[in-house]
Amino acid sequence: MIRKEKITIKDVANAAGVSTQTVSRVLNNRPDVAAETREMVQKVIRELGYAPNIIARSLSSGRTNTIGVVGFGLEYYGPAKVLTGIEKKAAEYGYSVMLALLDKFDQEHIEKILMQFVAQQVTGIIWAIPGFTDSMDLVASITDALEIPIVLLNRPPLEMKLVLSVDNRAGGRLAVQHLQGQGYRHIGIITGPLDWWEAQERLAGWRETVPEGEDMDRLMYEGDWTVESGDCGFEALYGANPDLDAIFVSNDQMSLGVIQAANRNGLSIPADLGIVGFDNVAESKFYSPPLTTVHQPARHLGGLAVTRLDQCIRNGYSEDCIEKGENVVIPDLIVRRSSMRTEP
Amino acid sequence: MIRKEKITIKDVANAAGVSTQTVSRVLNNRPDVAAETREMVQKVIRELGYAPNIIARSLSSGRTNTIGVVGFGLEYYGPAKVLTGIEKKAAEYGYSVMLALLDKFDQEHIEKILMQFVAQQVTGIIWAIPGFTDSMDLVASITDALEIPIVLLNRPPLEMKLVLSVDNRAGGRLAVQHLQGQGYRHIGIITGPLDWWEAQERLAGWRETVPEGEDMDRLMYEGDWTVESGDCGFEALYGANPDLDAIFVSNDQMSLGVIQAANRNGLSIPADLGIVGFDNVAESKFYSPPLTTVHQPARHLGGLAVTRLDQCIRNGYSEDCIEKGENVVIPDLIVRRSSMRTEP
DNA sequence: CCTGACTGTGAGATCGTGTTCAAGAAGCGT
DNA sequence: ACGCTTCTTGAACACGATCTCACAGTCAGG
Repeated sequence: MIRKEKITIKDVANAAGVSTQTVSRVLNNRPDVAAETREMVQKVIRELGYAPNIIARSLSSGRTNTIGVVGFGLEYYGPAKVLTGIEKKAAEYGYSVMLALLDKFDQEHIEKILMQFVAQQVTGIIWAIPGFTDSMDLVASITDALEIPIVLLNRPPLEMKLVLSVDNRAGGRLAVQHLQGQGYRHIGIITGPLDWWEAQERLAGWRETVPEGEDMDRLMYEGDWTVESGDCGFEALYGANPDLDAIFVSNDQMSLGVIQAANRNGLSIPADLGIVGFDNVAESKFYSPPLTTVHQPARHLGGLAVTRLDQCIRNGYSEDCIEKGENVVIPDLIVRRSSMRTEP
Repeated sequence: MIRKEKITIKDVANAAGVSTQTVSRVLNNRPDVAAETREMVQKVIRELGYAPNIIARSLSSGRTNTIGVVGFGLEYYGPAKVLTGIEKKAAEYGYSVMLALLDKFDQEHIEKILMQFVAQQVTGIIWAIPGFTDSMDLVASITDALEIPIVLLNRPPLEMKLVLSVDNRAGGRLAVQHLQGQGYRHIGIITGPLDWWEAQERLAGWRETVPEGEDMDRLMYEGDWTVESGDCGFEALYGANPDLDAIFVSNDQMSLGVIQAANRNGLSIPADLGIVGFDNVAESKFYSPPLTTVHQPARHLGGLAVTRLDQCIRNGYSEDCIEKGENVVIPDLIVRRSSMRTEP
């Protein structure tokens, strides 16, 4: 039952006939309280419906047990899953989550949001923003001055900072290798916006895997994650490469666009065109044909961010703690019909 | 620049040669400080890189300017947009957002999460959880004992509580009326899980609009929001109703399943089958054919929740304040090819 | 019986800020 | 010069917890 009156530790102490310190000890499960006293105090606490004031506790103890999360728009599938993973794991560890969304990446906005977290005395920060290449140095320099433990997600490594990421490059390799294994020979790519680090890495995975002789520039189209740009991308690539027989598309939404466009052009999937997407959104299983795609363990990444952050909070944010532990998450390939040229 | 040392108001006072109270006055923009003194103190604040400790401020003033948001899984499109709207508007109003996700709806879990917010002294709470019919009374009774202003989203009205919702029923009517206007005569429905209030309301909108004589039970299929259940739903409805010529599908994901299944069965959309979805997810524009769908202003709903909550915080959480203002958000229809039987 | 260690408890300081109230300074009219 | 506001400032306390330290009481060993 939640009561209406504001009850303080002092009220509990009075009612129980002990001092506030004893109540405090009971609340914090300190060993140095007689079992008898402890039970009696606990009984009074229940009867009064007392809940300790966390603000006061934080001020006094100097720890807020709060994690500040800087997130990007949640309409995107990946970030939303990451955040879910963060919240779940944080709750498990007893942290509260303060959420701030950021959509402009100039010095002013970034500092404002971080200063806010600092002022709120958060115990740690998770920077869950896609790595935009043009803001990367800025983020590095601003977070550098921060004394609070911070985890940055999905960006290139940073000296003396804890950075976790999905191995997008490995994901790209997986996709292309799979297409090659299915007998596709001329494999194009539709990338995400190349000012996203993740898009660059997926592209790099493709580059590392397609044969040397290919004219890579002609096999490549830069999209913007939207279905529409997948559609345009297909038209562009197919127009420039008559012998194109497969595309690695850097996310599932754009893959949907490619499927539409391929159908419109009378190409049959997977016979004439193989497609591999990226993300494994729930719908991709139901595209026609169902989409082969690289699954990002985004939720796991979020949980891992909290776990690693917690380690650093407990053991000190030292080089040692940063190095030690799992910092890269490997994606895996979900094979479906859109790339199955050869029957198994 | 963010500094490493913990600088308090006392340090600023010493450096500026004034008392802490004066600094406090400057920080809070009180009028009773000499312009000269004010500027001098502000200069010192900038030089030291001082940021006030919000925890201490909250304890002292009794106001945290923090909103607690209870959310549901963010992988769903609607909730994620609502949360985005909440965060944006909250930032605008100067509130911080504490996020807690809830996935079990028994007394224990609900109370735990609300008690946590109470303990954290949040200024207001937003209950952004879909209205599950079986937990509705429980939520009502638990929140009833709360002295903190609270806004509940997307559930039936509740006495003495601020409840905001999308008018799902009107959305359902919109969808069916549009199909009728296009000449469709036998309009089925695939609902969401009927323990969701929103699903019930969309169904009610359909019920109110289809002609009296129809055998409603045969024209209705209960899905679970997934693409898969849309597919199954089509098969079930089409099997039972040979003269079915349109379906109102209660979300866009299930609509995708319907489109797949209809294609598989050799039906052409919109000639043989009209489809209207619900949500207007980004992809729906690129389904084949593009999907007519009911757009939920979810983001606006989130923003509105903050606005109304803020009103109640300022003016007291009274009946008066609850009644006065916009409490229902009207969805609108986005017409695309999947329901355009007649060329305009 | 004394000493030292240990246990359970409370008084008081402390965290960093806001708030109240009184006092000093300055300006004004007589 | 005097009394009266008005403006500016600071001392002391409050917020609700934790933390340090000291104080009684108990017990074992000499």
